[in-house]
Amino acid sequence: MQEKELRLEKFKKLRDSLPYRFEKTHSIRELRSKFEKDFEPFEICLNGKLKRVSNQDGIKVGRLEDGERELLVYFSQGEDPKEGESISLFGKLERKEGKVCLIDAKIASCEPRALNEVLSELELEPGRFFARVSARLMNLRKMGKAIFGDVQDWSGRVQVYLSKDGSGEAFESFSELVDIGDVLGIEGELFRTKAGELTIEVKRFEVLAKSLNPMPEKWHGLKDTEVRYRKRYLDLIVNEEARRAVLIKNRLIKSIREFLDQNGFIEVETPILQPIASGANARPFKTFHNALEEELYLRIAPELYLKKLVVGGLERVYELGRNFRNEGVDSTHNPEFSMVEFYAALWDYKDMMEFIKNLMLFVCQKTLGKSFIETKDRLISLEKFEVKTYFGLLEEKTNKGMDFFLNDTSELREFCKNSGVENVWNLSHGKLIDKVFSIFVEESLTTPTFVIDFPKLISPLARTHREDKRLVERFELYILGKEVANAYSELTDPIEQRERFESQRTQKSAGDEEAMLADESFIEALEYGLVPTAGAGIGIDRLMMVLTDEESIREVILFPALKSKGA
RNA sequence: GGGUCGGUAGCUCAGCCUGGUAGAGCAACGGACUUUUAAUCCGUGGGUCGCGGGUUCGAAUCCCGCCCGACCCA
Repeated sequence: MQEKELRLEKFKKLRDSLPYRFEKTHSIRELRSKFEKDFEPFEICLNGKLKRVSNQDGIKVGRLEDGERELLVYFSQGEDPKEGESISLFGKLERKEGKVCLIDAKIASCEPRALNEVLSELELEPGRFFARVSARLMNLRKMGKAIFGDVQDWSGRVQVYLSKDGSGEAFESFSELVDIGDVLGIEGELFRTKAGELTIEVKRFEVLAKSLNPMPEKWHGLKDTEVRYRKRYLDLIVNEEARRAVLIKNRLIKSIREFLDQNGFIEVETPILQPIASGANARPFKTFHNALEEELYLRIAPELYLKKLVVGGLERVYELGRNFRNEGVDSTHNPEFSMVEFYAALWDYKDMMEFIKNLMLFVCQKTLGKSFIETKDRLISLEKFEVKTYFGLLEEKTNKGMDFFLNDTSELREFCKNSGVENVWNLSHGKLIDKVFSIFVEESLTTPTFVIDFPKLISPLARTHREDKRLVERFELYILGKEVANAYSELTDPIEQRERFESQRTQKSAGDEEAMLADESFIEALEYGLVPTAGAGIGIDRLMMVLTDEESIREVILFPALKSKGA
């Protein structure tokens, strides 16, 4: 019989007795932290008898024993320990996956401390502490009249133990009905095994949920990216990294809200279904409202609505939520993505720059617990930001000045063509400049850099620069080559706004499908008077990628858009 | 849109070059085992080789088309 059928048989036996609720007393982390002391790793000399030496990926692993206690030892490269020997070991004592271990151990003649004494300070005696936990069975070691297993909840893992003598009826029903993958409600007593492992001796248990399918493999886990995205629940069960990303994103969103709230910003909600999708350069998703008999669009940005609210007197306002853009799916684009946009009346873009600096540092400290980002090969501090001008950077990389980019389209077009840009004849002036910037500049902006003073051509909602009418007061923040924030002094002049929309319309009719649509109701709002205001948008998924050093946006979105598979 | 790589047991993978009865480890099943922890030991079962076509006496393997995914390019 197939495994699935066998599990189904067990499920049928359990079906009528599956509980509707379970009273747990502790999460696994709470339980562990009660009896396992947190400590900074330290160097130490210990002696004892060496047992059960094995090879794990080229590293020798063994157990050091003194008659009372055992300690897991990871030997330093090149050490050749022999089983059964009495030896002194020098190494670093550290907690690894909850367990105290001696790592990087070398055989040495040193002044040893008593193993028992050292360990009993760090691993407290649970003294048959009573607990009820709910957790999924991840591993099972049946050995006749004793059963060991590992159970896991969101907070961690702990070992469970059943014996014929100690667990009574539970032992039989466990043997008969439980499979790896089942979620159990466990009632039992904590003790330590000979090896020192904190363990629940199961006295009673219930199957809270039966898994009819086996779990992914216990060493290699679930690797297939497609399956990880489609069945994220399995990814979360099996891969620590997936769980970590959930927690980081949670802290990220919370800390952004916290920082904005602290600074007097009011959180609001504006329409996601909009009659005109404007406020960004992108194509929208289209839908239809039956009762209104009207086509609606999913928002591409909340910008125009938020500025209407500033007109309405909300001096500091923000919205954190989903936006939708109808474009290709790749490692940096998901059709729905999270963004926070915030607006502060009376500020200009320089004020906003200061604010975002502080916000970034705050958010980094709150989500990662440190003020820098760690990538594979470097540390990026969020305490230091550079400021460079848009055209300064372009000149640095292309040796072409501002005039080259702003005056003559045909030379620029030629230049783009030679730089490998496709379809140059269909691109507007603004798009051409934008292309050059992304090809030549973006990737080089690894350390936090504010790129300031953008061309007006590609910024239809930003206020004209007070010193150069061809520019706008706008900046983007780049970290690790990724754009994480975009901000400007808002265009407040209704007449100029109408002109800017008009020039977007020209571009649209020239074939730019992403050109921004005019929104008359927005212009009308401006006509009632928008005070000087600075606004900013931060892409939350992009920022997540930066914080977690992920190259794919799908790793920071729980259910990324994938093409649906038939049946 | 273009290029490269991948899809074989529930999971991780080998087999494909050079066509000839579809393999391993884990998981599962049966047995031994009351402190194991990548448990161990003995034994057993398990496949729409992504889908469709073609070549061939014979296709997981070679050819064509399609689907899904990853990466790179634009």
